[in-house]
Amino acid sequence: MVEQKTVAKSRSVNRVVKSAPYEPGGKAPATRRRLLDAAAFVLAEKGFTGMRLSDVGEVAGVQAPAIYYHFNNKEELAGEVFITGLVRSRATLEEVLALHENDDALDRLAVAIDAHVRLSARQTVYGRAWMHRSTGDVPEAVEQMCQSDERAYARVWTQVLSNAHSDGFLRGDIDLKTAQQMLLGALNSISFVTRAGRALDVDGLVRSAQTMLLSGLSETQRAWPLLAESEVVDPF
Amino acid sequence: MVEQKTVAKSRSVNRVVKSAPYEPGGKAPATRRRLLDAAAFVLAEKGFTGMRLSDVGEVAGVQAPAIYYHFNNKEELAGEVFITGLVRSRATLEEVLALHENDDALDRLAVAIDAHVRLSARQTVYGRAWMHRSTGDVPEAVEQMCQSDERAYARVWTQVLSNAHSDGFLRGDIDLKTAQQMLLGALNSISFVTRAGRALDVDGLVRSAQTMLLSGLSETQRAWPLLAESEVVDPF
Amino acid sequence: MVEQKTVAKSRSVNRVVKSAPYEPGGKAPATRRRLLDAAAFVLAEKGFTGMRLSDVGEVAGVQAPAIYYHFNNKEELAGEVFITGLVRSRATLEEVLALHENDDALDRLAVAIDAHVRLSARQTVYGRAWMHRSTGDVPEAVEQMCQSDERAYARVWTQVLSNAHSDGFLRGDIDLKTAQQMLLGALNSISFVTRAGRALDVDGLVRSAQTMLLSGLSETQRAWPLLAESEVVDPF
Amino acid sequence: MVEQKTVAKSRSVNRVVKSAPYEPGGKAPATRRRLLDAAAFVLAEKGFTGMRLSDVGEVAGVQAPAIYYHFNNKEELAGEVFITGLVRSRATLEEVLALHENDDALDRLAVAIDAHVRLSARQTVYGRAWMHRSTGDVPEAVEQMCQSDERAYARVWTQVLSNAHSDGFLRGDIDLKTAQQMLLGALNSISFVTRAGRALDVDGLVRSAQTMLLSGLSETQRAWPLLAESEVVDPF
DNA sequence: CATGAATGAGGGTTCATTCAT
DNA sequence: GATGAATGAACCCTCATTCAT
Repeated sequence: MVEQKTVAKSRSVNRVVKSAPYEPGGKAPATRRRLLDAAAFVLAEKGFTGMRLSDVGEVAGVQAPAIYYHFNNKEELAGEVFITGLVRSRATLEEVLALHENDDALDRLAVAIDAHVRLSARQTVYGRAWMHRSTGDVPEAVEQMCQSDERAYARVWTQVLSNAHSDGFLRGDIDLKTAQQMLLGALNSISFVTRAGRALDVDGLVRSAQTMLLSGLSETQRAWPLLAESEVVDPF
Repeated sequence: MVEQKTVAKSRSVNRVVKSAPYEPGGKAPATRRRLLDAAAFVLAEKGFTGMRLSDVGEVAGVQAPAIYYHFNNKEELAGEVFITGLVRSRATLEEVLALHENDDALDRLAVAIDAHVRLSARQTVYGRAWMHRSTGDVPEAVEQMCQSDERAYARVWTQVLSNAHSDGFLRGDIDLKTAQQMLLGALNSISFVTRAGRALDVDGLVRSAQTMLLSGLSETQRAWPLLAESEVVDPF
Repeated sequence: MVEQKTVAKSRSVNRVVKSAPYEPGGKAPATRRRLLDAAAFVLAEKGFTGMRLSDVGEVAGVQAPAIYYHFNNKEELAGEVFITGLVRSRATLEEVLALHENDDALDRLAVAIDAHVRLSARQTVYGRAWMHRSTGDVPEAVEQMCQSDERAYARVWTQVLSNAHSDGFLRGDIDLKTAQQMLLGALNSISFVTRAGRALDVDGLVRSAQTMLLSGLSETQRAWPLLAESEVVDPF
Repeated sequence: MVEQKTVAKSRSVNRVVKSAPYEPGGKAPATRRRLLDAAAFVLAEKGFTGMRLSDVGEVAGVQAPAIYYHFNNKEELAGEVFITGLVRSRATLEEVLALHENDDALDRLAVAIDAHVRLSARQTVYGRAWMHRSTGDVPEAVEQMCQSDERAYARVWTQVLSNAHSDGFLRGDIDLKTAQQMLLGALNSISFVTRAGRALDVDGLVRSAQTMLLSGLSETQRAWPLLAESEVVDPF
């Protein structure tokens, strides 16, 4: 009842990267790359369940069954899209952080935010595809494929944040786990501002994000009012 | 009447809430409510495309075709779920804001954040269902159904934010549109912290959210470093 | 494989006319009549498979389930429509023939044609409904219900035709069975000329039918040319 | 490409006949032909609404969904059946008429009747399928698909009839439109005599049809009696 | 490497039919 | 006598997947 529907029997779930037919010179790797890009594109727009292999094929310029030469099934294709996105994001992040290795922990946090926004702004579909992963639209199996990379990616942020925290740069009254979640939630939501595609002021976006998340919306310092549970009525 | 089958018969398109006035004896409204709740539940977990009417039926305790007695089709069902969620959220928000009518604009913003978090924390599936709407998983038709309610909901936040802004409470270097998007992105992402379902410290969550969003993550005040576009390399 | 699909289990197939609840004064008989008319109407437009009980109900001004108080199921309803139409047609025919009892057999044939056309022209939906019966759209069970009435109706024509034949009024080189089929085929097809609904010259129609069928299209008398089987090629 | 699902993708809407030029090796055209034949067969027996794609598949020796490789949907399949039948009938008719180009207009009419009957007698299911089209059982969309071919077919008859008329071969007191309708109605009804499938005397059938329609049922020439409207009572 | 052709499982939707009221 | 509410069987259609070529 209401369970995840597994997609087919997937002959060899764990052989993630079909390595055999990879002899350089063939056009297979190119097609494989095109398929990943196409899948990311469709995934970003429609989510996993909404992604039709025929659409992916169309975008990539091949017929749907051709996908099966490069990937074992839909789940694996989606999984690799997610992983690719995560790996790229992490690489970008780590690279930038490496460049700012000697900055203090707070500047490094600001720089991480900057890098994230800039990457999003470049419309990388992989990022938008990834957003769907968090919606439960993606089957368990795919989620498991990505787990390690997801954690690795999250760890980078956790690291940056906890460094800033232990170096005394962060407010004491904030739960770090929650903060990270909200931080990424806020950053990811930016892609929706971006979406319209009009030429946009990336530097402005970055500044807004940094300011809001690091310095807060308000300059005024005060204790924020807290409601009583009973004040918030859930209207049926 | 007796015409060539058209696409939708629009029996109850606009009967959105209509709660009380059913003469006793009819159990339709009860079932209808159960169906909405069930749909919200499934929608929250699987998204629109992943939602099977049979699942909705099962959760609601009826057979799938019974849904068609209450809604014209899957899209309408989903649409009413979204609308219901939006309407409830807005009502809650407005009620709380009304209670704090005389607070200054900044406190009212804090109070709005508080109310939102509290509502999310109560696990209202309607909220989580709503998150899927932004993923493109939902067909155009449904999106159009919700448009007006969505805008009405957004307007409440826009109002609160712009009041705070015009009263001089917000930092000058923040784009209001972006700020609102990030604010809501951050708030919505909280439901994922919540997800595990363990007993949670709602007051703590609220405080974290308020502090982070209003006062910022850091107590230190400084100009944040800005990367050059070229520093952020997109690794293919 | 490709067999007639019987509609449900039909508790009592042979109890054709539910006789019990017939106490005069109740409004049941009136509704029953309205249902028959409505069914004839829908049947005439959509055929048996295309007829939805909900449509019949709508036309009759009741809900679909109400039908089950008056008829055991869809098949029985349709069957009675057909029978009603047949009985009426036969009655009309016989009445007219009785009025012309003393005419010679050929005039009686002409008169029968006249009566048929006039009835059709009055748009009696029962007649149009009947046309569908011959298309195989109607399940066996219904066909059996009507069989005796159908035969009785056909017999009237057979009688008229064979009288004309044995009285030496008809051409010798015509197969009577085929002639009757074509005669009725031609007459029924008139309802399609009629269909447009514009005011029509019934007397003209009658004359055309009589002349064409009795005197033939052509005044010229000659032996008609006959093709060789091989001349008619079926182009695949 | 990758858009919100629309109602029909119109892959092969206009590829109506296209018989020969498929490079050998593709078995699609063969299957397509089998599907058309199967559909015609089922259509002839059950009508459009009664035709189940599963039945069509079974008759054609494929699974139902395979149909969607060759046709966009049920309507298109039915439409092409109708069109195929019409095109073939017209082709046959025109061919025969071409062979008798130099006969006088009346003989050409006789020959057309002959060809029609002979085609019907060969049981071409396409013809019987076509009869259903006139019953209203067929959705508007399908009717529109066939419209032009239907008119083209009718035009052949109209031509033959009007030629005979203007050459002075037809009786003056007959409405040509009505005559054509009755003529075709009569001819089509022949397929019901044929139906039983027993070995039949096609030449006899042809002669009966020609004689009855051209020379009339009766050899006696007289003015036919006309009823008064009031003589024909519609018995409720 | 890729496609043409087909399959099988399932999902949305319709509709005759039931039954308690 | 008739309706409100629901069911179950089927039907059209979609889509991931296969396999021979």
